[in-house]
Amino acid sequence: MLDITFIKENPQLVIDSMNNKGEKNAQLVQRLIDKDEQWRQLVHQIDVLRAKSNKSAKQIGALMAIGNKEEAQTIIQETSRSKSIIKELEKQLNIIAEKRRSLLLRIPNVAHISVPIGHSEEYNQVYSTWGTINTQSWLKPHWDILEKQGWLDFERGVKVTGAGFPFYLGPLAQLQRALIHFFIDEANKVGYVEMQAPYLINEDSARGTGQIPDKEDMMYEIPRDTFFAIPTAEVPVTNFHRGEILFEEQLPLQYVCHTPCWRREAGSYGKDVRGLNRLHQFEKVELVHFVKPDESYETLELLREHVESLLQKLGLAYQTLLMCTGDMGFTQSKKYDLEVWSPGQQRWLEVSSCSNFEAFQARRMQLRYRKDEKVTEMVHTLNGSGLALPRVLSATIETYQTENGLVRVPDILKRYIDREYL
RNA sequence: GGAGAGGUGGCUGAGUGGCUGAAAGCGCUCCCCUGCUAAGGGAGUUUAUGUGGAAACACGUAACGAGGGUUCGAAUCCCUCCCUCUCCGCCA
Repeated sequence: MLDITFIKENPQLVIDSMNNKGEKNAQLVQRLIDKDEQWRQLVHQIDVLRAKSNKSAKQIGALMAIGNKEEAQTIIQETSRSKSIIKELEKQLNIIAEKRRSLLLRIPNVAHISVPIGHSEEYNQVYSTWGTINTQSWLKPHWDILEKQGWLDFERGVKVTGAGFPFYLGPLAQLQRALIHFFIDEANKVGYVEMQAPYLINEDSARGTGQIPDKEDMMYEIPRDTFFAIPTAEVPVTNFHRGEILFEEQLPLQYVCHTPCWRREAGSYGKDVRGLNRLHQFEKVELVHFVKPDESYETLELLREHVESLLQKLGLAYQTLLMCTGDMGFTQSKKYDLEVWSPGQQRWLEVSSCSNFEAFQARRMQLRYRKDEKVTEMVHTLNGSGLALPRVLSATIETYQTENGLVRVPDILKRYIDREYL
């Protein structure tokens, strides 16, 4: 959610930004401004009436106290009339306030000046690449290796739950656990606070990070208790501070949190869903920052560098993309995607996206810090995956496979898996 | 899940229909006094939002777990829900 005052002062900037993001409803801006004007007028009208009736109520109290019942009665009669007017206006106000808010929620975040403008992925810029892109033809996709070894069981997953809920077995399960451990250890080293969070969230939290309204279809729902299964740790971790006013000295705050993630992923198919490419349940280590506004872009670079360092230490080739306006989503002001090279599939796989939301999330969930005695200000939030496990697993398996069908243990993981081969 | 007791400002804690956006204490900020330290005195100290103002600020409105209701008037009465504590049940 953007600041209404900012929108009113910079309507054209917001409209341009919407166009750049490929949002077609740029006329929303004017509708919002109009609705806000209506809302303001009505609020004022009601406030004046309420002030009047508050005054009368006080008078009545005073008259009753001295026993002057007749005069009190007269005033009561007068007030009851304006009371019904207030009730009527309040009804209108509710409707208008709701409209205003829903319009406001439909305005996307403004892209940062450094973000390339463009409508589709070909405008994304390759920010950096690292490692050797292995294109040898004998390299197998991970599903061949895993199937042969019996380390990944989709069929029983279907039996027990459904498609997209595989079982990980033996060395693969061990590798995943090692990677999670490694990611958290690395985050701890650079000052992230380790956190374990709820896997179910309530509606207020889903609203806080913007899963509802609109994107509830991505989440699994537990209707009896009105919970949702988290689609990412971003939701509980960011909502951790929802509605708070933080002290300036508390900032910056940074958390690392490993959770499973559940996504309904309706409508996906084909090569995208082979093997570990896309699942309904997967593990992820998430990094979340709460910072002062003037630090958020610097923090975004630190976050990106940290996530890149994970891939480097694992020896996985990757590229970092600076996402263009049209490819970066509603809530972000700047976003990097990290894609790891999958030698067996000969393609890039997204394993992380690191985003700055500026105050967009914070404003929606009223997360502020005290700037000085009088002034509070919205904090800036950022997050990035560090990292999403399934595709890192497949890239690791494919990168470290040998020609005789074995998989070597990456050196960095030998402190968790003390042997040469999986 | 059952029974009981509760949910008030940064904290403790008053407040059962009007003079309470909220006593008192603690904490914190600023000022005064005091040759260190200690002690003392004074002022200030929730949030959101509207109007006016360049601003400082002024004046309103709303909020005492959340949402409804009764009333001219609700922290206070009624209803629903949420949460906390104690006991029981169940359980890792």
